[in-house]
Amino acid sequence: MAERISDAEHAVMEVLWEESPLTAQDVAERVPAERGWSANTVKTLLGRLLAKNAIAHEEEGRRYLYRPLVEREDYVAGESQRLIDRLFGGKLTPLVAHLADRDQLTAQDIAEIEAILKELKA
Amino acid sequence: MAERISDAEHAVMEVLWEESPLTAQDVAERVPAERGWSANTVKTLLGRLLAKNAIAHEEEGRRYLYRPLVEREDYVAGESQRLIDRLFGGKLTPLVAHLADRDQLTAQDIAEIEAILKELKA
DNA sequence: TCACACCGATTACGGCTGTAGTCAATAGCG
DNA sequence: CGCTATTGACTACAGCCGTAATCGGTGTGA
Repeated sequence: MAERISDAEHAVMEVLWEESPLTAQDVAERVPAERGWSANTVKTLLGRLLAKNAIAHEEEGRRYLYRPLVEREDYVAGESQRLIDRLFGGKLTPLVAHLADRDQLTAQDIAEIEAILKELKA
Repeated sequence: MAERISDAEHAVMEVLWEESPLTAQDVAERVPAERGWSANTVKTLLGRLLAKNAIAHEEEGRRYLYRPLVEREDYVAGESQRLIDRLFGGKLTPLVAHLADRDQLTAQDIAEIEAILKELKA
């Protein structure tokens, strides 16, 4: 069962979710430049993700092609749930209330969320 | 600036947010039993939180009384933002949409959120 | 007064993380 | 055919984390 994916590993996953399969070099090239990683660093992360069964690789000539095994959907769901459980007693409402308090919702956010909710009730 | 609070440290913070000031022993007693921590572990965590300036202590005779410096509100806001930035491009709407997709909103959740939003627009 | 209990401080230690260097095999270049 | 560039595997290493034992000071009940 997929172990926890660390922050740096997550950046690699994002690349593979965006496009796959890719070689290690491709991944290194696509990782956001802000990270400033060496190619070796990316390879290490790929290795760790393999060990965690979050990705798989297949041989392609003398290199490997990497592809995700974990779906982004699932990862995102897990992380969201973790946060909500940890900070909001498992309920989404307090999170929305919290953001509302903080004035972090624009009029458009509100409209969009209302639209989503309306859709749900339909 | 408050450094990052780890998961175990967070459990200690929750206790202090609930009630403070408390002695180390009080904290140890109130930490959720599931953690199964020894009193020493709690003291270590208190020490680390002190080093991170997340809490303060004042002498009270032989011992210290600990109180939070970081507000729960602020911590929660920071963690929420981190998640939303990392996974949802900084916007809340996709998070709500995501949870909606996963059928994780009850009718009551929807009603509550709508009420909050209505309040906001008022 | 004296062994003890209790407290905070210090030290421990294995595992995970971030970041990368080195090694061994090999596929081409010249 | 030998040298070099590439590629994955292995190794490194400091810092944080979870979890705790131990040390040193001291007020206290016997």
